[in-house]
Amino acid sequence: MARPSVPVLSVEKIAVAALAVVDEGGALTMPGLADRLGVSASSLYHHVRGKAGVVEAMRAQVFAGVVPEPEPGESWDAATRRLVRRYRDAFARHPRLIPMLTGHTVTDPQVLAMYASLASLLRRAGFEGAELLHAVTLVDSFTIGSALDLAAPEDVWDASTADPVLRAAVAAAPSGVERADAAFAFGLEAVLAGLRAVAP
Amino acid sequence: MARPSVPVLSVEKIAVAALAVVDEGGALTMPGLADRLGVSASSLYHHVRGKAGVVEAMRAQVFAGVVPEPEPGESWDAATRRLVRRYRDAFARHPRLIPMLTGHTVTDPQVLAMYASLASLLRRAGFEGAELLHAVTLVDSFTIGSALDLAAPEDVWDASTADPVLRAAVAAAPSGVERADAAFAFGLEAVLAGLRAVAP
DNA sequence: ACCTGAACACCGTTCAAGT
DNA sequence: ACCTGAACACCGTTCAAGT
Repeated sequence: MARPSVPVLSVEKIAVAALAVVDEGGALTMPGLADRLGVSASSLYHHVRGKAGVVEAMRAQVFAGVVPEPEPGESWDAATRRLVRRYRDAFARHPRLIPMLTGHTVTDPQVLAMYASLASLLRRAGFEGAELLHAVTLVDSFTIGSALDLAAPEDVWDASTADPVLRAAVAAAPSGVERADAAFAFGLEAVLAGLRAVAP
Repeated sequence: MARPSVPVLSVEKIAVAALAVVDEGGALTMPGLADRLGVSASSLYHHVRGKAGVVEAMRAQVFAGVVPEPEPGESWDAATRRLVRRYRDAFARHPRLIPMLTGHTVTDPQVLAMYASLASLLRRAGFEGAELLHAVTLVDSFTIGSALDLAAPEDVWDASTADPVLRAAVAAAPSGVERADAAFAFGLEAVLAGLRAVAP
């Protein structure tokens, strides 16, 4: 075939196909991805910087449009709650992707915009200077940690039932995605309460 | 050589060598690991279940003895602070390992013991049932998120200086490990304050 | 510019063979 | 039980060749 008159591939098409592979639980490989796109593996390298580039493209795809529109008159904590929920929901749509994102550095403009948006909100809470950066980091750490919790199989809690206290807690809570959702809701309120408490 | 009179390898030796490879920033491969141990790659499979087993062994090695001795008369939040610091410090000694641990499920008894210990402490804070499990999850999510923050290169914050609010915050804060340490200290106090605030 | 096919170095894992 | 060496299937990446 050689060069087609209209390109068969694009970064976005690659990202979408890669997400499909990951969501289906398969291993992400360049030959496998190329197969799904009906293309030769070497073709991918004309659009993306190797496998790391594919991961980057998936991240961009997932976080496109995550930063919510500001709602006038909304308090900083209500706006933060909305932002963090959006951020975490974007992760939640692709649980198997999450561990793949923890390796590489973030350069995606959407994610950087989210940090900036978060910083503006937390400044309204009274934080400034280094503390403002730390507050942003706290929210980010919590969100990424929660996303990983969502991605982790439930076996963790099944296995830990050796301890009676923990076993009782596990028995009282829902399981699976429901449990992760409830834990996230609980954690988010606690983090917001904590920020309120330590704010200058 | 064939079978030596006294075994050359052990799970612990493999874990220690693997940690050395990872700490030096090299790629962890079975042939590379075998080379460092002066052994053939296939030998590793007599002690460890493939590469995933090597990662498991590293996790066990890193978290051996993390759970601190209880100090009588210590408040729940002081004890939690001490436990979480230990947990995070164990991560901090091997920053490059952290992203490798986020994929697989935890079965390491040391880590499960830590969850149990955390559950007992948080019950003293007044949490029970599902909320107790959620509180444990919050602390865990925060700690793992903070560990990943430690592992991430500083370029994240360098790149995000496009936003003026964030740029000012980055300029005011220390950088590198110092910044991650300060952010962790700040975040931990906020999380503890949050737990105090939402406790029944 | 963009796709192909061949090629390369390398990886994870298995297994019969040896003591 | 434990180490070896050979072997296998597979992977990421490069590159000259084609339009």
